[in-house]
Amino acid sequence: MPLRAVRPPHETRTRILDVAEELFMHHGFEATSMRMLTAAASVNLAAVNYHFGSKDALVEAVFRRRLDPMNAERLAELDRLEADANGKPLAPQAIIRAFIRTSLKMVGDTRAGGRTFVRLLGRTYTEPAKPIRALIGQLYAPTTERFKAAFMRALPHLPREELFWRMHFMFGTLSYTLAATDTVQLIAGTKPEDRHDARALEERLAAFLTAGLLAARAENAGVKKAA
Amino acid sequence: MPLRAVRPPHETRTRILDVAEELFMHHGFEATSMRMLTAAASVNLAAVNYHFGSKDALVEAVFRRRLDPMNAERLAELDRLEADANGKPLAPQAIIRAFIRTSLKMVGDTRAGGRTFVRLLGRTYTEPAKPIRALIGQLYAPTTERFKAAFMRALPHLPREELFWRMHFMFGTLSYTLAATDTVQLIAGTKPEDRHDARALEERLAAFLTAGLLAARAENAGVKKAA
DNA sequence: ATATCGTTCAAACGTTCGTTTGAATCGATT
DNA sequence: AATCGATTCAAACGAACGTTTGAACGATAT
Repeated sequence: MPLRAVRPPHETRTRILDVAEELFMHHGFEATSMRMLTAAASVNLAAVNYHFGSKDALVEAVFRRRLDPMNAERLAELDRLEADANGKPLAPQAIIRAFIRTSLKMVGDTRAGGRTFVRLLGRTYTEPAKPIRALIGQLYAPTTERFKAAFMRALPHLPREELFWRMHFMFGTLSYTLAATDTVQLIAGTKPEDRHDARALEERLAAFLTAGLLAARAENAGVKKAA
Repeated sequence: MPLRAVRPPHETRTRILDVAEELFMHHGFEATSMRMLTAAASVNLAAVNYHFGSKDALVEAVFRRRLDPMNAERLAELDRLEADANGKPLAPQAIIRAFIRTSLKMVGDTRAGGRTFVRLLGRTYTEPAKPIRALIGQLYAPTTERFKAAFMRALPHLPREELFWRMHFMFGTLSYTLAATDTVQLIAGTKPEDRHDARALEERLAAFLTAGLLAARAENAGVKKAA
C-alpha cells in the first residue's frame, strides 16, 4: 500500500511554485509541460489545476509571489534614502543602488530560489507572451514611477526624454545581466565564481550605470567618422 | 480548377523564412505552430519539412540568413576603422558605434524585415532553448573576439576582467533595447516616433555606452550609504 | 462511529502538435 | 510526346498537450 506523506499546510502549493519557477527558468513557459512539472514536484497531475485553476494562473502566481515583496523592498529603501536626505535630492548612484540591490541580492541567494526567479524575471521582460508582460508591467508601474520621480529631482537639468531613455537602458542592462549571467557566455573570460558575487556585481553595475546615466549628451567630438 | 501560382525559384523557401521571422518574433518559437506558419505563408503544411527538414532546422535557417551578413558588416566596419587608424588604437566610442550601428540600422528598416529579425535576435539571447543559443554564440564568436581585441588595444589600462564585464553590460543594453523597444513600456514617456529613429537611437546609445565603458571603477565617494 | 471538507489520485477527455506518406502536378530535358 | 526530378498537395500518423472527472483518502468535528 502506498504511503501518503504527511505534509504541512500548503506544502503542495509551495512545492509546485518552487518547481515551476525552476522549470520555467530552464525551459520557458511553453516548453514546461504540466506532466514534467507535476512529476518533478512529486504531486499529482491534477494538483496544479486544483490549486491554481490553470497553467496560466500558475505562471501569474509564480510572479506575484516574488514580485510584490521585491518592489516593496525597493520602495522601502528609497523611502529610507529620502528620509535621510531631508528633502534634498539624492545622489544618482544612491538611487541606482537602491533599485538594483534588491535584484542582485537575490542573485546570490541560491537557497531560497531567489536567483532562479530573478533570472526568470530578467528574461520575461523581452518575452512575447502578452498577458505575462502586461502583469509584470502592472506590478512594476508604481515602483518605476517613484524612481523616475527621484531621478528627475536628482537630475533637474537632464531633459526628461533623455532621462527616460537612460532609465530604459539601465533597466535593460540590469535585466539582461540577471537573465544571462551564466547562460550566455558570448564574452568569455569572467571567472565563474565571480558571477554570483552580489556585492562585486553591484559595484560593477553601479559604476557602469552611473556613468551612463550621467553621460554628456552625444556629440561626435573625437570620434573618427566611419563612411 | 485551382490556379497554381507561378513562382520564381526559392519563392516558397524565402516566404517561409520571412513569415517565420515575423511569427517567431511575435509569438516565440514554441508558440508558433507549423500550421499557423504555413497558413500565413500560403504554403502547404508539408513545405517546411520538405525544404528545411524540421521546425528546428527552420529556426536555425532563420538566424543564419541574417546573422552572417550582419557580423560580416560589423567586421568590415571595424576593418575600415583600423585601416584608417594606421596601427593606432581606436577611440572607444568609434568601436562601440561600429558594433551597434549594424543592429540599429536594421531597426529602421521596416521594409526588408530586418527590424523584426533584430528584435527576435535581441530576445533570443536570454532564451532558454539551448541549441539556438549555442548556434548564436557560435555565429557570434569570431565577431566578439575581434571587438574584444580592439577594446583591449583602445583601453590598455582597463583590467581585462573589468572590460569583459563592461562588454557584457554593453551587449545587454543593446540587445534589450533591440528586443524591448516597443514591447515593454515600463518607463513611459518616450515618443513612439522616436523609438525607431536609428540615427537618434545610435546617438543616445553611443553616449550611454561610452560613458559606461569608460567609467571610473566604483568607489563609494559621495554616495550616502543605506543601511 | 459518522459525516464533512479539503485534498489527492488514476484515468480519460478532446485538441493540437510536428512529422510522414503517396499521389498529383509542375517545368525542363530528351 | 514521353520522361524525369523537383515541388506541392490532401490526408493521416502517433505522441503530447492542458484540462476534467469521479472516486478514494485523511484529518477534523459532531
